[in-house]
Amino acid sequence: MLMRSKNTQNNLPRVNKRRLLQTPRGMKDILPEDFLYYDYLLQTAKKTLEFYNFRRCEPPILEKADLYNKGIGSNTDIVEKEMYTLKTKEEGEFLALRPEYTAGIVRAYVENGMFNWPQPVKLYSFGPVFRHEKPQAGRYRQFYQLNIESLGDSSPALDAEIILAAKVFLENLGFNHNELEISINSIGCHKCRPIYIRALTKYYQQHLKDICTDCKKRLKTNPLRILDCKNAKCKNVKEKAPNFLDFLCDDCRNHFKNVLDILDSLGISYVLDKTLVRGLDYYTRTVFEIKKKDKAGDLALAGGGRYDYLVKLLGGLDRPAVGVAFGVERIVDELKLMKKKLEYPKPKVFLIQIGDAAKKQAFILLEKLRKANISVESNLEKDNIKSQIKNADRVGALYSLILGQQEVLDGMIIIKDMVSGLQETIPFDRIIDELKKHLKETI
RNA sequence: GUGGCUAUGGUGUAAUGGUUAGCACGGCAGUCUGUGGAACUGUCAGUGAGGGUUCGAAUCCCUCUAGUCACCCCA
Repeated sequence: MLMRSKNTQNNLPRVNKRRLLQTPRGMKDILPEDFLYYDYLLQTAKKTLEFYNFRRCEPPILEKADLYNKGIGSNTDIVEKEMYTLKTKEEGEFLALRPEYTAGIVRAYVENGMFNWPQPVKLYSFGPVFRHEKPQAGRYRQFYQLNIESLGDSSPALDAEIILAAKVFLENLGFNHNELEISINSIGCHKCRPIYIRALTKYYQQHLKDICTDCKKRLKTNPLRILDCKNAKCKNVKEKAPNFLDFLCDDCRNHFKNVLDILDSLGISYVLDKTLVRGLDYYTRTVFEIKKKDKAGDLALAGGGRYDYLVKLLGGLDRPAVGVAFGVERIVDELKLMKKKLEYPKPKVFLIQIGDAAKKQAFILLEKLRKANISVESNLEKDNIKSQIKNADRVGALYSLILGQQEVLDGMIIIKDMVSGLQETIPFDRIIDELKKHLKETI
């Protein structure tokens, strides 16, 4: 006899099973209920962005690791610490799970000769990206991004268009325009940025004793990032730090001014944020974030900017570009908090069968109904009427069809109104007409 | 990567270091081979994993795992 006690030596399989039946850290299942939100987001993106003439383009999840090393910058955290790289069976081949979309999109732009298409090339993407970070709420190692890019043109109009499209998309999802805040800044170009960084570094070196250890580190590795330090200790120093806007070259200043002018004329409000810099090396000129304002602290829903050197850096022609990425999980969480109700469609009709003869007919009838575009569900594995009718109730069917021994013999079928409980017996071959009639009445 | 907090069936929870880990929801089945939302009965399923202290551990200690919060970073 088998002992149920935990003390039997037979507990090895149980242990292995536990380990096996667990997602890797930071990974999660998207359950049917959650997928409604992902789907809603993608549908809304499709509707909004295609109306603005963006076209969907999906690069592969795996790319050569060097694409990101070069594109994002090999000394960024994303590449240095967070990228999933893997060696394949091919000698010397290193691939990476994409940590973001832009590098892959730029590769696709060059590889497919999109620089010969009418410029700009406007693309959007939706899918999972991977970063090996310590997970937190709304922050996973596999997470989804919605990505929008406009490649091949340096006009400030395109910066503005990306920001506009991003904002309209969020509003179409259900965000209220006055709870969204756009912060914007310019981080210059190859000409003016080095000058600014020199000024910034010099300034901070004079205040070394007043800044946190992280900032001391940043001063060496990535001075720009010093500006978004949240440590209270650095607050004073930071406030008096030189402002990038005073160091922009004429071209960059004009470009930035133009972007802001267009936003103004569109009536899009924004906040100039001189501390806004971004963590990826490829950004130039305009950088921005779209946040949801919250008493407890703002939540960045999207971030983006211009990257005028990336195409060339990766070996293409000298083509400027601008783009934005949305954090899908964060948006999904917000939609849930906003009590946005989403549901799968319910079957209108439930077919109940009792007995072998009825079961045989039931298969045929189900497909007949579906071909007539009537959504129908059934429990062909069950035999008694009670549990089937219970199920009909649970799935929310408006009508049940009851097909038993007697009905099969008589060539009849019972149609039951699940709300009123009323039922009538009708000839079997009139089902579709009768159902359509009834369903029409309920709509 | 650094630090804090947490961990009991699928879900929500109970158990001064001391019986067989209790309850609710849920799933399945039955009461009930011809009628649902109810009731009752049965049943499924748990101390995250490993080690230690102890006569005895869900409870105390250590390690790991996972979650969560802050930092780092970022969407």
